[in-house]
Amino acid sequence: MKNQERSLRHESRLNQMLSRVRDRHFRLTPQRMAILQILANSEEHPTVEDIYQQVKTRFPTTSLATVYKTIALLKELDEVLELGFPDGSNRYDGNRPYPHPHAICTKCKKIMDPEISSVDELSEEMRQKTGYTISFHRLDFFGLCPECQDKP
Amino acid sequence: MKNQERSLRHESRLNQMLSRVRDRHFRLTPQRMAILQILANSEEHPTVEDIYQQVKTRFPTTSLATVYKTIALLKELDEVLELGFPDGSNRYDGNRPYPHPHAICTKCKKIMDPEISSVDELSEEMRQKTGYTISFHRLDFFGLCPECQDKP
DNA sequence: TCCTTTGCAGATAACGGTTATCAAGAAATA
DNA sequence: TATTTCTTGATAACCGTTATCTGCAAAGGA
Ligand SMILES: [Mn+2]
Ligand SMILES: [Mn+2]
Ligand SMILES: [Zn+2]
Ligand SMILES: [Zn+2]
Repeated sequence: MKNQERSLRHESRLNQMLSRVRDRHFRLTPQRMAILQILANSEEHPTVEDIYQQVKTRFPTTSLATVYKTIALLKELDEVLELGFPDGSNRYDGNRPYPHPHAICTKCKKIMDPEISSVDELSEEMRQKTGYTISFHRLDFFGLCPECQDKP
Repeated sequence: MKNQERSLRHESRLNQMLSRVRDRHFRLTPQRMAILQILANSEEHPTVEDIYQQVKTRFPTTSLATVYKTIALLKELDEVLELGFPDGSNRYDGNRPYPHPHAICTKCKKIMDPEISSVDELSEEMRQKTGYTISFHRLDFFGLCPECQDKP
């Protein structure tokens, strides 16, 4: 079943995050634990504000700064993928913390992970033709999601 | 000769920009002409500040706002490609005003246009697998350019 | 040519998500 | 328990972009 796979992946991701945090001897505060859980469990590429609102339901005194700092920590550990946008906003993927393509709805801002052919061949072609040493990439497809195509 | 090709393309691009501006009955002021020339002639994906500094050598009283407004005009006419970055900065390509891959040096910030296999097949695969109607994309490869690889 | 209308240039204030800063509190260490 | 280090929460600062406003200049009509 699809949902079960997902649950397993989420649990696995949380454990991975937790061990990385512990290995580096960072403290595992309740706020941090909550943020890690949210990132490990979400498939929606949440914004900082999304995460903030969710954390506050469990720990109402949590500061926005704590969310930013925990995300910075996870970035340092390579345990979250940050998708920065030109308007200054960010979206986060805690499930697949490595570069991968995204489909972005220009209307409702939903972001999904498509299962698509790898772009590693393009990366290799790039290296050969430009002489650059490619360390990472970013591939976004913009358009309308099925839901937004229906309601005009 | 490579440089000659480039000159021809630049001239062609400038003419294309000019006719679009005229067709829509926008006024062709000296400042606008200067900015169009800079964008048509540059291969370096200049920043707004780059353009501003160049324009000021010919028209010292030019305001930064005029540069922004002219770029906004060209975007409306689909005559310039804007590459927005998460830090809020932008780079512009007046030569190829349509989505195409870029190689970005993470050290010196140089951006180049690689001649690479098209990503249209990926776009099509995307459409089929996600149900999104893809209208444009963005593909960036990050790494070190040949020059920056040498000097550590 | 004069007058009216419209568009553009230049200057500057406002914007907003992120980052930096700092005091207070909590956890590790001895 | 005392001391050190880390973390939280609150808030100021950041900075390229965007919005706003005023004065000027180019079109267009009579
Ligand atoms: Mn993703
Ligand atoms: Mn380009
Ligand atoms: Zn949508
Ligand atoms: Zn370089």
